[in-house]
Amino acid sequence: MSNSSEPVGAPRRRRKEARPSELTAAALALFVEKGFAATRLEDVAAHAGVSKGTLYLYFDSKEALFKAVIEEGIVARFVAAGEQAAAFDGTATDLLQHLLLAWWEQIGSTPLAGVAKLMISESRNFPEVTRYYHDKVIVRGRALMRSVLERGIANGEFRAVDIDSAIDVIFSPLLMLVLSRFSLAFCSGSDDPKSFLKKHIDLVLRGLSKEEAGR
Amino acid sequence: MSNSSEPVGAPRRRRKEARPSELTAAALALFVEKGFAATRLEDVAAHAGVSKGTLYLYFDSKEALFKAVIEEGIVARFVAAGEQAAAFDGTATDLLQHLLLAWWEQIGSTPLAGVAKLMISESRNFPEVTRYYHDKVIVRGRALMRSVLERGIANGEFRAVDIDSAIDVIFSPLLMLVLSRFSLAFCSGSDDPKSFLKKHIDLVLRGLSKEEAGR
Amino acid sequence: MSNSSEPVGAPRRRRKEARPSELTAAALALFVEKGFAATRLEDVAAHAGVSKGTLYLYFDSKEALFKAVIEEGIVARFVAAGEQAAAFDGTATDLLQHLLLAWWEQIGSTPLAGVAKLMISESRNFPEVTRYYHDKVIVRGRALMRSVLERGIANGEFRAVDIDSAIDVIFSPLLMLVLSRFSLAFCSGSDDPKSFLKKHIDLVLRGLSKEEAGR
Amino acid sequence: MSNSSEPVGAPRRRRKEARPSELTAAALALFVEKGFAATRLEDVAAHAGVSKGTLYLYFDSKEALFKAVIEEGIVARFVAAGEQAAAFDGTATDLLQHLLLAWWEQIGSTPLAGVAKLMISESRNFPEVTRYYHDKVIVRGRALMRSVLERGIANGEFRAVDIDSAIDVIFSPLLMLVLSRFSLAFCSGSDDPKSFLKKHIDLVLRGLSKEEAGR
DNA sequence: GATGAATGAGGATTCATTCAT
DNA sequence: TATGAATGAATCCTCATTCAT
Repeated sequence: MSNSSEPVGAPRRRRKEARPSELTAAALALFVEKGFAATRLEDVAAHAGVSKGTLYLYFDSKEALFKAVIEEGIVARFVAAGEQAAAFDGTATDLLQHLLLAWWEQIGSTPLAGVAKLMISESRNFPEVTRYYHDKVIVRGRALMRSVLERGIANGEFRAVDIDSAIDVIFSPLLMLVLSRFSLAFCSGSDDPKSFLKKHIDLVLRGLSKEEAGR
Repeated sequence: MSNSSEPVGAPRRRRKEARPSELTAAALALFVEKGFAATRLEDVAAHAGVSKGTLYLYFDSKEALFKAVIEEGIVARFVAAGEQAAAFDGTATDLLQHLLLAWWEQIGSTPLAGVAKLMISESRNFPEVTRYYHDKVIVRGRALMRSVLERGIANGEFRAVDIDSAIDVIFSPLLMLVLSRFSLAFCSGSDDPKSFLKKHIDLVLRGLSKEEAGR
Repeated sequence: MSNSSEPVGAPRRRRKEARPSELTAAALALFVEKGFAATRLEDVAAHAGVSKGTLYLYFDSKEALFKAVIEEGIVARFVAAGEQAAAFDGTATDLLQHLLLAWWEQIGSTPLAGVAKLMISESRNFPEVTRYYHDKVIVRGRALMRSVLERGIANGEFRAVDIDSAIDVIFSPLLMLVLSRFSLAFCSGSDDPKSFLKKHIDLVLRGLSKEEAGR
Repeated sequence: MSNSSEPVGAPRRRRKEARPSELTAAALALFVEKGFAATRLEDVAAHAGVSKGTLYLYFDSKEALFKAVIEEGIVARFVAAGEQAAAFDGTATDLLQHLLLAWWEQIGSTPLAGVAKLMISESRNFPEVTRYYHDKVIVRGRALMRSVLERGIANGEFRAVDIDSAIDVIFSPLLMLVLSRFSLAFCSGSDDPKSFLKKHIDLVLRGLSKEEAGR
């Protein structure tokens, strides 16, 4: 789980720059696995190869660590996705396909997808972080998808569907995939997530497509 | 945490009949709100209007209470739903519509829907309960829906769709609704769940329908 | 140190009424001995013959325990002293003598005298408690002594001395006695506190007396 | 806490000459303010403008720092006072007055007075340091005052009072002043310590004086 | 059955101390 | 010499669980 690109016997000292993300990565894994309350900081520390006290050099409290876990990487990644979409030259169809696949590559298939499950589990315990996540991830994610759909509708690629419903339909299987990975398998896609995703994309695009409406 | 020495479905050792469902109801509310680990039994007892010690007259441990919360009402309700479906006289279309609305009335809109969120949050901590939930709820629910779809396809109401994909498409918005109620609002349906649900039923039925394929 | 008026093998349960003062007594002894920060609550509990957790049934935190230690008995005792003084029939000379001896019997020679040393040590760490102690003990104590001196001056027993200075002179050896008992022996009275106190009373009364001023 | 393996007065093992008194000064301020146990070495270091580790270049442990704080300046200053007294030419009256004022100027009004409050608070935790302080400060201080009183009695300036009692009477208000500065104000002298002190000196000298016994 | 006082193992947090740089 | 990142023992506090009443 810990991607150790460093030599095994390397000294553990003097890591001040790299430490926080090592710690949040370890914390994410355990928070997703056990939940916030059931995760012991000692285990987080052990997971990251440091001692208990070291955590407190970087985070004031368990709760601060939780916040950092959520913030870590989320914003940056969404900014990147937004820029990609804005600069995209191809069709809306291609863009939609690209975005969902990119989400899978960069988030859905990585430990970062655990953030979604973590937020589902802990949202009630951290209202402030929940608002942050809602504003930075959900609202932005929906806005990004909205712009794609609007572009597609405007240039005649897509039918004039109800956009919010379409976003729901597009996003809900992604959530199902995440939950399959970190929780229960509600859906049938847990065996082969990638093909499940491609089938989903296919379905969505066919449903949106203006051509061959009769299928 | 999940050292479960006895099988979930095994007969409880004592006082099964007397076990007040007020206790499991209170526990469900708090487990869903705060998570299993972060819920204090003292709060559960207070919520149910009894003393801390009384809980132990009915449940051997916090974990046993958790299991009881999951079992409570779930099995009975699914049995009822299965019987209803088996005895249903009308069209598959009507049955599908009926089942989803019944789910909303009897589960989705009630505190019982919290069980789903609870299972999502705690599945990793209670593998055995998760298996139980998977077998009793997910597998049965999918089987029930499968029989409806197969019946509809057989009698020519529905197109010959891929059934597992159809079940995913049908169930995922239900999950979204639950998460909207007890966690984050990922979807746009949190404002008016019932109309969201009806719109969803409408969409599904139209998508399944053999007639007016060209829409 | 623990005045055990109960049978040794007596069950430790069901003591809810008596517990708090047992706990504050144990806490006082240790706080005075080691200071607030250096005292472990586990030791306090052991001193009182209970477990660590029991402390938290009666006091919310270590700091709450500290406050309770200071409040415990202080107010009641000062009220009693004030009433005694108000109802006193004899001369101011007798009353002054009586008050100082009563202080010694009821406070100075008992563990309660430790409260003064504790306040000296911890005043800076607990400004709020310090204000309370100042208002309830120091101000009231000085007011009580002031009334005695004023009475003595009014009826011609005492010379018209500067009252605040007289109070300082009267009280400072009491403080020295306390410090001798619980801290350093700055004064020569640590060997025989009672005779030290009597010599002091004698000195004070002779200094205040209007008669035989030339001595 | 007070496991002191080496005698206090023993020669420090290293760097005695280089040991910056800024460190002991900072430590004194914080020890007096918060107490020994509640003072963090990190704060001491920050107060002195050095890093935490630097403290350990000069002091082997927190306890060693405590000892150094007590030793620092105390001995030297008392030696000086003793020499001044021995070489003093004037009357005992003048000498007594001079000594008390000198104490105020060089100790009582400076941060060094905090040492007394610190010893009061921590004496029980550091028996060995307490003995050192007792021998070096209290015993010497009383001896110095004793010699002054004896000189005054011998040459007819003072009445033949009980010397130990007189020393108590002379020193106790000094203690009150210190406690007023660093702890609670038990006495009335906290507003204007210097005039309080002068009034005290006046009182003492008048009480000792052989002349005008009738006042 | 019901209560709630008591327990003590467990975990978050602090901070004196070390040591590589 | 000086630093400050790292450590882990120590301690406050919580809470599941027990049991005398």
